[in-house]
Amino acid sequence: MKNFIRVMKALSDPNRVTILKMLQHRVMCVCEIQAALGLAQPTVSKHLQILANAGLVASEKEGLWVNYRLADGGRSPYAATLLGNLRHWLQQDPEVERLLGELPKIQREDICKRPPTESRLRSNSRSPIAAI
Amino acid sequence: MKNFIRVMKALSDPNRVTILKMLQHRVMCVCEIQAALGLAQPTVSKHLQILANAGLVASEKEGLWVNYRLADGGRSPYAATLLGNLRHWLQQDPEVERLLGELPKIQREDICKRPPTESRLRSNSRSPIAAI
DNA sequence: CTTCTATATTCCTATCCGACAATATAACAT
DNA sequence: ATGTTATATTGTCGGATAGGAATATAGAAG
Repeated sequence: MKNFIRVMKALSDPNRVTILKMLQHRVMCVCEIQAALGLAQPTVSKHLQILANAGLVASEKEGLWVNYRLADGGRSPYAATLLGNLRHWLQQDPEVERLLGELPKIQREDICKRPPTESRLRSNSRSPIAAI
Repeated sequence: MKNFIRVMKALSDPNRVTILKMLQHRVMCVCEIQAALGLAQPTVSKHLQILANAGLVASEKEGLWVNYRLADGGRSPYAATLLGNLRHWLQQDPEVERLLGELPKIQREDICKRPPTESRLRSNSRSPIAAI
């Protein structure tokens, strides 16, 4: 029961579900998800932790950033089934459609990697919505 | 998205999921569910309202009491699919198994209907001023 | 080493949720 | 009408949860 509730709770937040819908199309790092959702970075990290804890996403480190992808479902049959259902669910949702359309424009090279030549000492680049 | 989240939130509480597991076996009134779960009556009513709002259960009045049953799924495709999954899910859960075993012993005639000939003034905690 | 950057963790706050007591409503009985 | 019973609603309280600022950690680069 506890594992089932964990999966349901993880799926009870629109931002977390939107993350899963985006991960259906490609692997994303934290800063890309942050840019897509317009949330603070710690908030995104916490959402990803909840999704990982439910067996819905997995992650691998690649140098300085962490790639998140949909889990294969081996850890939780509930997660596996729901991830399958989510493949066709919410395809018509306006917000999801909008985000998926902008997904190609969201690339970690444009968001995270800032050239060290720029003077960004004062304005700590916590850009709310990185000009999509 | 909103409907999907409503269903997920409704399924995010162990007591509500347990109600659904019991309703897989038979129709139940509020006082029977209350006796099975050991919760206060208003708590059970609120849980049932949340389940009904998500399209997971439906109810019909039968005289003084209200019969709750699993919804047919016509109101929400998410609810329909999850109700189908819940048919085989959590069948091995200890608490669910225990409750299903005691389900035959829980009958509304033994729980709700109290003969008015019995003097239950002292034990009736519902109306404090009734005894005065 | 030091510096910088992407991510995680630690607070803290506002809001939500589950629990119950008290009360209100609905339906049946007398 | 009054009384009784099953359920719904309201009010309140403590614990959970989403959000962000500040800070800590990890890894890459100079």
